[in-house]
Amino acid sequence: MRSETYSRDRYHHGNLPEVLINEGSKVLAEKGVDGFSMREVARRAGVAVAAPSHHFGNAKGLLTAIAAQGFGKLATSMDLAASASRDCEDRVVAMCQAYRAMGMSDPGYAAIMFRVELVDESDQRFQEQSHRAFDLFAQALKQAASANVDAAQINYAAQTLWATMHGLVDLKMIKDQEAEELIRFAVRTLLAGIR
Amino acid sequence: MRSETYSRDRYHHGNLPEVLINEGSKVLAEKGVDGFSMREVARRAGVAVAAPSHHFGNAKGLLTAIAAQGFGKLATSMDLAASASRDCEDRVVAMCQAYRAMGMSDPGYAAIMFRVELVDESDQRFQEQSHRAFDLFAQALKQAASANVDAAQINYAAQTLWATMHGLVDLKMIKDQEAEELIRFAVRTLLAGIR
DNA sequence: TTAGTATCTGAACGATGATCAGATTGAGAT
DNA sequence: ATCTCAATCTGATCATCGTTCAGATACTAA
Repeated sequence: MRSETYSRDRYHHGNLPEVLINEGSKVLAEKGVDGFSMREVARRAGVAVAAPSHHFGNAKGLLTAIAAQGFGKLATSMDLAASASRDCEDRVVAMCQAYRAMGMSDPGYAAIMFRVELVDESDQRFQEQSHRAFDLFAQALKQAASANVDAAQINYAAQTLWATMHGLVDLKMIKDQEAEELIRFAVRTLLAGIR
Repeated sequence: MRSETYSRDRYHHGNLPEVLINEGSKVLAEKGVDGFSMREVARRAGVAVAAPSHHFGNAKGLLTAIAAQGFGKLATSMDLAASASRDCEDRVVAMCQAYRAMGMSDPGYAAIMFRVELVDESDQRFQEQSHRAFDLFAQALKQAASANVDAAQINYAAQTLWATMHGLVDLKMIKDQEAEELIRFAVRTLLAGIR
């Protein structure tokens, strides 16, 4: 039994980037953003401290990769949640729940996904994944809105609700027992308001 | 001309805590949260590296003090903005504008006020000031809502709109040219939805 | 004036992110 | 099968960071 999380007999790791992202998200989940360090991630992956730099450039690069994968997970999760219901409003609510669930079940990803100052927002993969998640969200809202609501309003509504969910999760304003109620309130109120 | 920002001939600084908070917010404004360091703040204040610890315990303590003062500024700013108008909806919008303006004009404070993991939320002064700001906000929303809307709905609405503003600012979703429009959309939609 | 307390210094300690020359390995060309 | 080259990883180094602690300094109250 080696002390490293990942032991290996070969000089080359094989799939180091993937392992670094996974271990990085674990560190984030356990110690939070301020407890995160490249050295800790390297230790857990069983490689030298300088190894991660060759794949991600610097700490921000690794954090950005983690955040990008997080948005990918979020998009997939929202897609799945929405497909469980046929009612348009319910699907938007389900997506919001998926958004919130991300913060609960995957705290490692949630801890970094929206920390604007810690990720490289110009990173292509990051933009792809984050836009994918938001676009799914906006699309569902469009379907839930009345047909006579114009596109500009729909766009504003999508931005507003996305921001609302981010705020509720980021500020930890959603208590478990009233999560369903508060989220549905936000969705229903918005839809009623643009009707 | 000394190199320190604050030169002094006395051994005791006089009002070090206040200066540390001011210089700290400047560092945050210039270099962001990840560029912030206790040593840099101490350098600018012209004191030894260890001096800040005597007043704020550790880095989190100083950041918490900065955040608390930031919420105090926000509350004052919101109060001022709201008093400029007599229309209830306009006052809520004005408060939201003040919230946003905080992120533009005082980036040093805004950078830390909502970074939950970096401040000590149990700090008494922090709680006082942040609650003061939110309560002002909730009160204004209550006055803007119809009289027959029950208290629970008002409470939900206040939380929702507060979260929305936080999300819009934190995610930098408010473009300058459409700030007024987007904020008014969020306020009006919410008020219309709970009517 | 004196004693006591609050404030500040200066020098440590361990840990971190980043860098760079050099070692090791895998993959394609011959 | 061998060679060559690029990709990958190591190990050491550097400046910087937060925190701690004994001791120096200065304010305050008796």
